[in-house]
Amino acid sequence: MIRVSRLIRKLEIFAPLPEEEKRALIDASSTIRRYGAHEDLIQEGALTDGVKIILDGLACRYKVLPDGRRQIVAYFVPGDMCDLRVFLLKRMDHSIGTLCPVEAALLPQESVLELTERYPRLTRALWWSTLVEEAITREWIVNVGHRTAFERMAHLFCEIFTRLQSVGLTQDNRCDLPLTQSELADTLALSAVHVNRTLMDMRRARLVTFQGKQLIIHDRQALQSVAGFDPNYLHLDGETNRLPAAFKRNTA
Amino acid sequence: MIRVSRLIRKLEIFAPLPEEEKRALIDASSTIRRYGAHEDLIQEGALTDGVKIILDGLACRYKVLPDGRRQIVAYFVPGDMCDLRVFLLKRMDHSIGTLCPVEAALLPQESVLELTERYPRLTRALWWSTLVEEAITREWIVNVGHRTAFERMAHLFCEIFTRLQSVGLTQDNRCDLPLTQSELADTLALSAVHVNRTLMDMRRARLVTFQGKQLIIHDRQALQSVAGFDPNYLHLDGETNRLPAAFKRNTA
DNA sequence: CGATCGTTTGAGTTTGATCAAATGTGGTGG
DNA sequence: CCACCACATTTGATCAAACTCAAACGATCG
Repeated sequence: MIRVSRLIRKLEIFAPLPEEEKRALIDASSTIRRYGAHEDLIQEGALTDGVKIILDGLACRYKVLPDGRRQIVAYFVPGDMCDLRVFLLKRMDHSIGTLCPVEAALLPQESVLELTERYPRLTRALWWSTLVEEAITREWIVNVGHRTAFERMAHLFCEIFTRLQSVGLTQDNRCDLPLTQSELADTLALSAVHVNRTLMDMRRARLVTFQGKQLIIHDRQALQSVAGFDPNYLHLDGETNRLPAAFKRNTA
Repeated sequence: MIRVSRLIRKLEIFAPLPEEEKRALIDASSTIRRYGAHEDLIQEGALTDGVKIILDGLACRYKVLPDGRRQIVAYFVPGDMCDLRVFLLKRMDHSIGTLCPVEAALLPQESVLELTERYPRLTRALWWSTLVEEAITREWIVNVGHRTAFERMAHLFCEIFTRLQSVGLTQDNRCDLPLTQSELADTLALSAVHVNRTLMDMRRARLVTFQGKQLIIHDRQALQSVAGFDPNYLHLDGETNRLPAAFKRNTA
């Protein structure tokens, strides 16, 4: 299953996994499911039916406000798990939905429990991946709180491009990004109108073109610079050797 | 150590812990350390020297932007751990600092590793507590993104009061809250001036008085209502019985 | 008793929201 | 192939929330 290997590639950024554990993970996630665009994987208030690994397409976490406005609080790109954690929480405090047709591998709750019982190393890698997610969420607070519309959008584009690149889903300076302008608005806490104007500004500035579900970054250096983008928070540069030697050995 | 028991009380919201595990946690966290106001517990870029459990006082996670502005992205109240997770990440992508004098118990990295090796139930409780933290972070995105200054502040006050109440640190409708207006501004992504005006509005509206490091909530119902505050995301109502029976037994 | 820090007040500006309407665009069915 | 519909994008005009700058006032503390 080549596409589950995207998850594994990601987990191994943290630390190499033994063959056995990789195999176990692949075996456990053999059921594939397809979703349409704008379909919910899990709804607020619901119990989860297991963990899903995104193989293809784009999904998001979102919250809906009483007045109907929506805030997207995270994206899931291929190789991401959603939602590894809900099995510990009583009810979902938000929903997870697709943004385009999505293909996902299902990892039944029992399998997650078994895997995390048996393989502490794998568990730690999974835990690590949730920490990265959290770090991204924190950066989004900064983004929405302190950056202008222009910077904010630039920052989001930097993040998404970098994340897609790390799973091999970019070509040169472009990538598919199946979002509408109003979904961008729901992400950046802007109005759709303002997103439109800002996109045009970015085009005029020859930084970025976002059209036809394609994102083209004309000047990545400049884009990162106006965005104040520092990829550290994505933790994509490997964390190996963070654990003391004693802890690497045993753990069974 | 009565005050470490605040952490335990919190963890037992998730699921009761056997005496042995509680004892182990208490024993491991016997070293106490004191910090002054506005002192960093961990700085961005640093490696951690272990996990700290806040016993007394208030601390926060924060990020500093290139232009010097600061965004506080989380608060730690007594009974909270900071930072359980950093030992998995190479470097801190943010700092943790105190807001007033703080007393914290130190949990050395080796102890955390030992505890999590030996007690899967405890591990799950700790994991759960980090998930709650994450849920709070997501709600903050919504807060900063979609609510007006007035609602935003009301929401923050609801959250802090509820969290302090859950660890027994409120009296009736009031609690200590050692924050300045400009720290509130750094939290809510507002200017200090606007925070001031908004606080005065809230006083005039007879909802909340925040003066002299004390928060007094005059009308909690009304406050929650204007804030659109739904405490679900704090997961304070217990999650027991979320795990399948098979998983409750074993786990060794 | 200055000095420092926090709070309060005023005036003017900016960003981004809202409302409304026009223009594209892709898909469907006749 | 065209007419039509739904949906997304673009443009304009107006408005409100929150910011900035500047200054005064008030505490608290060595």
